[in-house]
Amino acid sequence: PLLMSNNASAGSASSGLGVGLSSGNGSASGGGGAASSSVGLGSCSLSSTNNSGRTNFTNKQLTELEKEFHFNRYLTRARRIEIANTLQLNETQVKIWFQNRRMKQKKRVKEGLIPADILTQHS
Amino acid sequence: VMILRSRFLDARRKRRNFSKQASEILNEYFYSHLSNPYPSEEAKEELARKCGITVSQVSNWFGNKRIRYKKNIGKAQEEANLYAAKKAAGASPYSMAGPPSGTTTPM
DNA sequence: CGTGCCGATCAATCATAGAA
DNA sequence: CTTCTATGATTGATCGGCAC
Repeated sequence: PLLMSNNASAGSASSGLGVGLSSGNGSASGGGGAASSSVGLGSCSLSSTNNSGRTNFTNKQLTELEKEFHFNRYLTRARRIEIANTLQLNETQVKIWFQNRRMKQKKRVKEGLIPADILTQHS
Repeated sequence: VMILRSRFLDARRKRRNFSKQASEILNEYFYSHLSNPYPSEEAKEELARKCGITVSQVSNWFGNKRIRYKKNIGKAQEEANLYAAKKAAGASPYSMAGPPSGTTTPM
């Protein structure tokens, strides 16, 4: 199946680009803290979301996420909730972060650029 | 702002543009498959070899190319299309195979 | 039937290489 | 040398498919 047609450019429409466009998420995650894009004065320790919906994680959040990842590459429901709560993120955000992180590590391994077996303790 | 802005030694810092030939090969493939510019894993590996880059880099290239192409339709892109079509016709048709004569092996 | 994961991709952005 | 544009890489989030 060839999905296409997305651009409304004049005349010749030969490209089949346009996967499905997903701009604008409904972001139905229930939740909690939602996004605060306003750059209020004072505290800005929370992740800020862009107009597009991309969340900009803070250094602290990323650090904690990384730490947890090295502890466990996979999360349990309980752990996910706990982390989401601690970092003030939605469970979905945490879940997605871990998925992307796993893919990232796999990619690095494939590239043959791994510092060492951080998990495989044997040598 | 300045503080905490960098992602600690990201690879994007030391980037090297791909060789002219590599770009030629990638563009040729892209414009030859405009109706479906999504090379298979095997095709990516083949392109990676011919271009002397990694499969990931090929994926990055196509990802950027698709998006940036869409953002311009109606610009020099159509021109590039002709350029690619001509090359494809004169050298290697779609589907990679033997590189055109005189292709200095990238290395 | 719902949920999490994988693989691929998107879309916006970062940082630099290269052209003007 | 400085300014602006082209381009490679990164990453939060989405989409389709699969397993449980």
